[in-house]
Amino acid sequence: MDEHINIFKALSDATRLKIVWLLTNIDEKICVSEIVEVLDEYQYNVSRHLKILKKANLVEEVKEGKWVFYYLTPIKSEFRQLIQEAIKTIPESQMNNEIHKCKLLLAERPK
Amino acid sequence: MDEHINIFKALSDATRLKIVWLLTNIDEKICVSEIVEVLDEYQYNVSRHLKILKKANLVEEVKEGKWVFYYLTPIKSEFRQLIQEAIKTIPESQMNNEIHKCKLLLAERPK
DNA sequence: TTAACATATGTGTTTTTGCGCATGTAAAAT
DNA sequence: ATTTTACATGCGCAAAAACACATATGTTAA
Repeated sequence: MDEHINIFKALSDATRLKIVWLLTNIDEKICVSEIVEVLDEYQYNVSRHLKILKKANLVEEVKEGKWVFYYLTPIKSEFRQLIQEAIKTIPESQMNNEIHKCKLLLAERPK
Repeated sequence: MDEHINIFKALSDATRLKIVWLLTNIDEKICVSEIVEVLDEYQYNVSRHLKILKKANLVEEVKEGKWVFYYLTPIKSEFRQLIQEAIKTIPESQMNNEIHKCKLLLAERPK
């Protein structure tokens, strides 16, 4: 049961829910500094929240040069699947323009 | 977004998740003292956890004589629907026999 | 090699959460 | 009328969580 509780706990914070929501809605890996910019949060807080999400097995990371990119852990359980779908139903309007800012940002990414 | 966070927060505690899980799996209203017996928790803790679940709009109550029966709030949103389904996937084996105890208890209920 | 950038983490502080105890209220039983 | 049963809640405390600040590590750029 603890796995499930850890997932719920991980999602019960605004910053973390926003991160997971972002990753669910854009279909790309994003790096820490991009999350920082989009969410307008301190870098150290974003890093810590990512650590909690990682511990809950919701995200994974891959290092590329000086960046660390985060992405949703591939779904293995029905539970995770349903949780992801639930998060996907949260409307963009409730996210304070985060996704819009994120799309602008991603568009500016050098190819 | 706060509604969603409140739901996740409500579900990120073992006692509360067990209560919701119980209500999801037995298809009946149950009163506080029954939850107390099944979960082997103090009455004041169960009451408090129920209050949190109520605040998150996950459960509702109906008073009958000296008993207060709790039941799952009828589902209105897709989000809630998916969360409920997710909870339903949590196997009984992870619930430390709670549902078994509960079924025995309910069977003993006078008609 | 030094500077700048990207990320992580140690430390102290404040806020939130959960618990135990005691107590309050209302209905039912005696 | 008093006691018992069922449930709720105020209070104080301890543990956990979130935050801000400073700093450490590694990587690329100058």
